[in-house]
Amino acid sequence: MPPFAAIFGYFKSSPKTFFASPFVFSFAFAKFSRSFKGLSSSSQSSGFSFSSVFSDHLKNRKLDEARAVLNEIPSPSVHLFTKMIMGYVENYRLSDALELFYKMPFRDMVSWNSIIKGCLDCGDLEMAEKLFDKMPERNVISWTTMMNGFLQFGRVGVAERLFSDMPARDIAVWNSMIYGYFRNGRVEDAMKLFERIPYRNVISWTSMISGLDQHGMSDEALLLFQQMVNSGIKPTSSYGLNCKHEDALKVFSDMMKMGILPNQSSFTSALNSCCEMEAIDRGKEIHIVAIKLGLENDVFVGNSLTVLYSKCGNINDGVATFKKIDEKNTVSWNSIIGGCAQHGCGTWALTCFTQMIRAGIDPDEITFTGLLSACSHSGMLHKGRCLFEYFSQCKSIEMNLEHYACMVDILGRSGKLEEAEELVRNMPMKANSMVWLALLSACKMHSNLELAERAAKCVFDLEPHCSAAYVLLSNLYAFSNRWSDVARIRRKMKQRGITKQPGCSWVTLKGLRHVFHSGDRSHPLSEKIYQKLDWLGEKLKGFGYVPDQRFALHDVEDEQKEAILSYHSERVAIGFGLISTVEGSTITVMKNLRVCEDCHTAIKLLAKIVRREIVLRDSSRFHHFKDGFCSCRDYW
DNA sequence: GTAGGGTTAG
Repeated sequence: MPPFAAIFGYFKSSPKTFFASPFVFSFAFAKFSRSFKGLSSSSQSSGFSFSSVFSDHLKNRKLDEARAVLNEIPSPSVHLFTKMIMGYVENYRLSDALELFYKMPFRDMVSWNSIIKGCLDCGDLEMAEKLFDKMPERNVISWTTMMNGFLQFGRVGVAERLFSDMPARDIAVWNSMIYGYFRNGRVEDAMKLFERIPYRNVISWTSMISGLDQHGMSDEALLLFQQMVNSGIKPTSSYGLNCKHEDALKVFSDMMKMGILPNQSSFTSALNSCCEMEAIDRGKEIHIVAIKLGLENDVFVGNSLTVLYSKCGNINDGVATFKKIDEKNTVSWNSIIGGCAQHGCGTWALTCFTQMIRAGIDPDEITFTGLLSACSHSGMLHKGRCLFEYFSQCKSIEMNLEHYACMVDILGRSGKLEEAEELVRNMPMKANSMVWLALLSACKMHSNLELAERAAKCVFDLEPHCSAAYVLLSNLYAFSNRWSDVARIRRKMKQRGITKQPGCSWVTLKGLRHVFHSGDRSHPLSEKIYQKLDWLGEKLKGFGYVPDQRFALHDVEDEQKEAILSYHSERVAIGFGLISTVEGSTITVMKNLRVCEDCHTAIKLLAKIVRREIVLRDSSRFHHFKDGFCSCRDYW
């Protein structure tokens, strides 16, 4: 996990609370076409029939009416009885379901399975167990249903017994057990079972990947995802991310072509897709449609727009769209506070918070995370301490690990390393690797090798494969010219199969993402890009810029180090931006890792030389470079 | 009868 996951965690979790996913589209469409098909076939075949009226009642949740029709049918089939039972269960009328189950003249395997599942869905494990024992015959579905019941109620041991006792096991049983292990926090057991599974389908993989991810093992999850793709299994729709978003946008434009007016939910979904793809141009087009339809002030649409603009680097438009929201809710305020935080507009974030309180909107955990990250990025130590104190006493807000990680970050960045360590050691919950990593990165910032070694040890105890910790530590050794220690760490990484995440930067132009690595010459415009970079390199020297060799972090000769530095991925991306956009316009670059200090210095001057604003989002925050200065005031 | 039952994700 990156050191500043706290901040990204905020952005990741907040859209979930108000964005409709593309899934909503497909779901809605499927539902629409299903019900349409159902109606036409029944009316065509018989004009009127008991069973179609019965089904309609069930669909409309008119249970008593459905039951009255069922009572009128001369000798209803088992499947109609079962359908009625399911209807009761879905509406939590378990006693009615049981009454009908006992009353029906003949019960088959499906009806038994359905009533057992019904008991479980209604929370009656005991009754489910009783019926399971009583049923005359069981198939693999009966066993799975019962096993899932135990897993759902945390009775892992009983579930395991059922798993081993059942006479036959199909893939769904294995999948259920794996998922059940994860649900009960038994990660190791899930992993072991996954190894034993006779064959794996997409559900097995998805259960494993999401299970690992939910238990903070995102690196392992990613590795497994690669394995899945390698083994020839195609990911289903949270995995082929860009395709999914492209699909969602296509549905949106198809709807418009068909003359169906998008509503607030289609807007949020489409805007969310633009946001994920960083496709600001397409987002703007959708924004215009929203204005035309008078939906710009709607709280859902407005929230999405706020997040879209601030995440794509344009905080001013983020603020502008936020202001237009008629009835701002907690999510709206959280979005703008988080946006300001990421752009280093700490004072704005705090002002927003004051206004939020004045407007009578209750802050929540996410508000607090946003505020703390705002303080961290703007170096507001005192404000951060006050807020932390304030929220610690706020009964409606539960302090979580992210809050602690942010506070450690605030203290650490300000050089209060001992206080930060004390906070970690006295936390009411056990610190996770994110918290220790925040401390470690502060140590790197202030070159405190001793504490860094302690913090790194704690990270490794919790997360032995954390590449970020290895990299931070080895960079710190490199800074101190302790090359033998650097080599030791690198050897360890190699032995343990841990690889450093390669740095890359990208520019999105006309919906196309151009990705660059350090020294990358694969882009068709490479020759022009490097000409530009070399030209800029000369100009930089004229401004008295001297490359800071410490940031090359390779044990090589100085001249070579300089070459490596001048071609860091962000600079190649900027070079591309310069030659392919209109003079004077803003260039927006995204980078997966933190920008190094040397590049930061160079880009400030570059912006002055080319008279352009350069917006760079690194893994920590947004930097706005203009006229020789950066919005972060060299504090990030 | 393509009808009523168990597994993941969003």
